[in-house]
Amino acid sequence: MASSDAKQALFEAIALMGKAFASPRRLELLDLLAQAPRSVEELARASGQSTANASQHLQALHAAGIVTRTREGTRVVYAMAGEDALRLWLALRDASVAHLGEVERAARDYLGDDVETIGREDLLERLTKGDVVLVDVRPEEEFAAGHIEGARSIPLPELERRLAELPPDQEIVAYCRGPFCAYAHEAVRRLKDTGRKARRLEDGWPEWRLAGKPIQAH
Amino acid sequence: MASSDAKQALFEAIALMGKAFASPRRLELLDLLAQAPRSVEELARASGQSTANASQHLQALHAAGIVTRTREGTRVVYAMAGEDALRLWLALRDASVAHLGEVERAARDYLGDDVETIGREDLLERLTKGDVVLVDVRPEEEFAAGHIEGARSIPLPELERRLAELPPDQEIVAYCRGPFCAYAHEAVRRLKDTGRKARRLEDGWPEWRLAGKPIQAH
DNA sequence: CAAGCTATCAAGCGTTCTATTGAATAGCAA
DNA sequence: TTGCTATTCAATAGAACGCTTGATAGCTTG
Repeated sequence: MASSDAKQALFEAIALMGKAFASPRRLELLDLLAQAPRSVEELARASGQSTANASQHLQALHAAGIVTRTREGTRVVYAMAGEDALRLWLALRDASVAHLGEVERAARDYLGDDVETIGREDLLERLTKGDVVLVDVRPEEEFAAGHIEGARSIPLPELERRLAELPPDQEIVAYCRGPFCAYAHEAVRRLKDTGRKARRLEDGWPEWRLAGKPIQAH
Repeated sequence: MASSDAKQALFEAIALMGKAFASPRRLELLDLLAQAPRSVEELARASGQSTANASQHLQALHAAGIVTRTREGTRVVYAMAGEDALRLWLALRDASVAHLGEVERAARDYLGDDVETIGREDLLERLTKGDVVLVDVRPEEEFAAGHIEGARSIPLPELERRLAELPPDQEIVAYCRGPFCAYAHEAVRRLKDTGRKARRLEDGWPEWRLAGKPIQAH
């Protein structure tokens, strides 16, 4: 029957998008792109895979319409295709956390002991009052591509060296890529070791941006 | 490095959920479950695949936490796991429509000429005013499992035979499983052939329910 | 236009996924 | 118990996928 063929085609087309989310390596690339656009080589290096392999995965993501590609001189820069794509990735991630115990177990193994958090609304309120210091502990390029308004950039590896920049008597809030990024956890632990009051934002930059909170772009 | 192993595990766990959405056959089952819970055999028949095959796919969906299973005597009834799962499925479907031209092409082939639509808000308003007749053209079991408040059930194959039930001078709105379900399109075309004023709801039952509009459940 | 990067292509190989088949199991009814 | 039905399990063959390797194409710079 012709109509059933057409219906099949419809589901096949939708499955193309599902397949895009079906490989861990691809998801890792996507997670990086949720922070900032990057070239193939940067992505390959950051995710520890070969350039050719990363290129293949990126093409798969591109074919599914999840990422865009732009030639910039000799490099090709990939980026999230838009808010829809970002929203979908976060929804998938959150759903898998909610439904699959393994995700939480893997996360706990990875993140270590949990640290105190602060929600988006609370943080925003305290930022406007000015009684909290907000630190972006992601790599500098990601900060440069966009960050929470009022944050200062101190990549995690530089934290100890630049402790003097942080007022010792004010509370510090650290944030990074998202709830499963270890940077903020680690930053808070180290800050507490120096006797400061510190918490981490409960999620990260992409969630903040999607929530429509004040940002500093580009 | 241990931390990178743990991070891999995290992405692998999330990819489990992605894989669940990576097969057309599975998506077809999911689409049916978005309307109403069903037994393995019913699902297999409705989607035109063997029972064993459907069972395998349903187990995969269950392992990903997208559907629930309940034993009912000799049968096993599967159902959507919750609003989260439904929301994720609809989000994936809509994203693939937005990003992949093929989906739209496949849809057009399947649905035929487009017919006039009415939005959720408009329909609700006119329903309360009482100047429109709402018809659910899905199979009867799906209507029985839940439907829009105030709708009457006339499955598409019975439409001609039961035309007398519909007032000839009032506008008729037909709805079915969703924007890619052909029933409502076809119903509107047939109603117009009889000289009536008819439109279709722009999407379907699951979208209505998720939007929190008035429903009649079970 | 040649050299040097970056990214993609093409082929190959091992692994995983899918659908089919036939056998096994669980609940129900006589 | 013995059938009967609905579902799952197990084994298998074929297709699709994922990663690697080496070659190719595009762009920039000297």
